[in-house]
This record gives sequence, C-alpha cells and structure tokens, in this order.
Amino acid sequence: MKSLHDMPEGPAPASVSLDRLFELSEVLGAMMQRGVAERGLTTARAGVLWALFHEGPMTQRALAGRLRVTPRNVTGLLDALQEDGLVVREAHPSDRRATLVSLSGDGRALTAELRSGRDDLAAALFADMPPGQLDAFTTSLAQVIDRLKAVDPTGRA
Amino acid sequence: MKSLHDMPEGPAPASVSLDRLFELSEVLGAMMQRGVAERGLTTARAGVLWALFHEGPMTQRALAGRLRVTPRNVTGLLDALQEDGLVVREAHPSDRRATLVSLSGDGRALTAELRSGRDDLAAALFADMPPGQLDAFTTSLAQVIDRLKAVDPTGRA
DNA sequence: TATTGTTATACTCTATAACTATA
DNA sequence: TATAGTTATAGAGTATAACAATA
Repeated sequence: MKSLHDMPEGPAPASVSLDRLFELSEVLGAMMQRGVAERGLTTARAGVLWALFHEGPMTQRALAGRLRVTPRNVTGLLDALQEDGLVVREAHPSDRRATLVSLSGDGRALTAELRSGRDDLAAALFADMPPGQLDAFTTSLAQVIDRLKAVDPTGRA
Repeated sequence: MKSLHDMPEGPAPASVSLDRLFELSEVLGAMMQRGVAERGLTTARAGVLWALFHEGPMTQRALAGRLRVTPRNVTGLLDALQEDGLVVREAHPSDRRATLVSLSGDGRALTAELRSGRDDLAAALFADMPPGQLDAFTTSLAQVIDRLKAVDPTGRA
C-alpha cells in the first residue's frame, strides 16, 4: 500500500487549471492589445466603441457604469475618440444635463472590423477542436464565471 | 428539407467560446487587481514580485524581458517596491554594470500570501467540478494556449 | 562597439474633489 | 437637494531617446 509520502505532492489540479487560465488571459490580453493598436486604438478606447456597438447610444453616465469607470474617465476617453471622429456627442432629447454618445460611421466600421477580427481569431483557435470538446469547454467556462461571480460579490456585471 | 433561412444563424460556437473566455479574463483580472490592492500592491508591481518569487534573483534586464516591458519601466517599478522594502538591489557579482534584484523577507512573505490566496481561489472555483471535467477543462486550456501562441508569433513567452 | 541601468520627457488610464448647469 | 458632465490635480504604467559606467 502506498503511503502519502510516496506520492509527490505537486500543485493541486485546481491550482494548475487556474494558472493556465491566468496564462491564457495574459496571452489573449496582449494579443488583443496589439490588435487594437494596429488600428490606432488603445484597449480602453476600444472598450468604449465595443460597448456602444453592442448596446447602442447611451449617456456618458451609463457608459461609465458599463465600463466600471468614473464619469471623469469617460470624458477623457470620449474626447480622444471624438477627435479621431469615431464617436458623436449629441444633446440628450429630454435631459439637458446629459450627453448622448453614439458611434460615427467610421466608428461603426472600425468596430465591425474589430468584431470580425475577433471572429477570425475564434475560428483559428477552435477550428480543430471537436464539437463535443468545444461544447464542454464553453460549458466549463460559463460555470467558472458563475462561480467566480458568486465568490466575489464586487465582480458582478 | 430545411433551407438555410430556416436556421437562425446566431454566432458560431467558437465565437461564443471566445466571448466567454474574454468575459472570464475580465472578471478574473478585476478580482486579482482588488486582491493585490488590498495588500498595497498594483498589478504591475505584483508581477515583479511574482517573477522573482518563481524564478529567483535576476538582473533588471532579465526582469524586463520576463515582464515584456522596457528596462526603464522596471527601474520605476523597483524604485517603488524597494521603497516599500519588498525587494533588494545588490551589486552583480561579476558584471559591475548590472544589478541583481531579489525579494526581501517581507517581499517573500507577501508573495507567499498572494500565492496562497490564489490557491484558495482555485479551490473555491473548482471544488465542485468533477475531476474528469476539470481535467478536460485544463487540457482544453492548454490546447488553446498553444494554438494562440502558434497563431500569433509575437505572443510567445 | 555593445550593454546595463538611469535621467529626461511624454502619453494614457485612472481616481478624487470642486464646480456648473440642469433636474 | 441631487445628478450629468467638466475642470483641476495627482498618481501609476508605459514608451522613446540620450547618457554614464562598464564590458
């Protein structure tokens, strides 16, 4: 019979998995950053475009909430994006304090490019993964996300 | 017979999986950031400690390579960490141009805390996942990392 | 001549606090 | 009185370029 000492301890499987997750996050983040940089964007600015693309026009306040960032920060990001002609600030129809932000034509086109680049990446990453494995992977990811949000109440979307 | 129009297109499974991956990265990153902030660290500084903890003392040059950051950047990070008494700069034994950086006792203790917090998180995240599923998940993660590095030559560690 | 780390400078993201215009 | 966005100020991370000491 094997005693505990016969099995080299090593890191727990859960820790290994989390390490992989962190590694993947890093590589993915770096890659995305280069992707947006190629189009003259930063990650933070791309995040603004992305939010507007997927949720439509909104106030700066809403944008700040969506991006989990201060209103002041949004002002700066929008100033830069507006100077590049990627977003448009308009008067809010009913609240004269508020500003309604939307994508310009250029902004929409650029974001669509980002989106399609992302789809290409997804295809390249998962093309040779059997459908069953991909399904299981996606399911596990969703589970971990739920678990993570449960563990850390601050981290909720 | 069903025509193509009968099946609502929807995003490809691969894109969904990538979206989940990005979501998980975000939540995980935010959580880690709060974790290090609680201990008076920033993500970048924690990265320095982490590298020294896992690879031992090294020159600033090596650190810059490891972190994929400019030497100038390392100078700034080390200045801050040194002021907090977490790292030590020593003369390099054979190259008088170079500086050998290592963790102080406090630095080592703090990093060990981070490490154990990470292990706790891993346990919390994966505790209720059946071993088989966890294995499959880890394997898929490794595959995707490999694929990602293959797709993007710049992203190699 | 090349390399190590630093000083000088600049840009971006981020935050808090005070202020203006509106609700 | 509270809210939307801005100005003012500050700190952190990052980069490039020029420079000193050393290889």
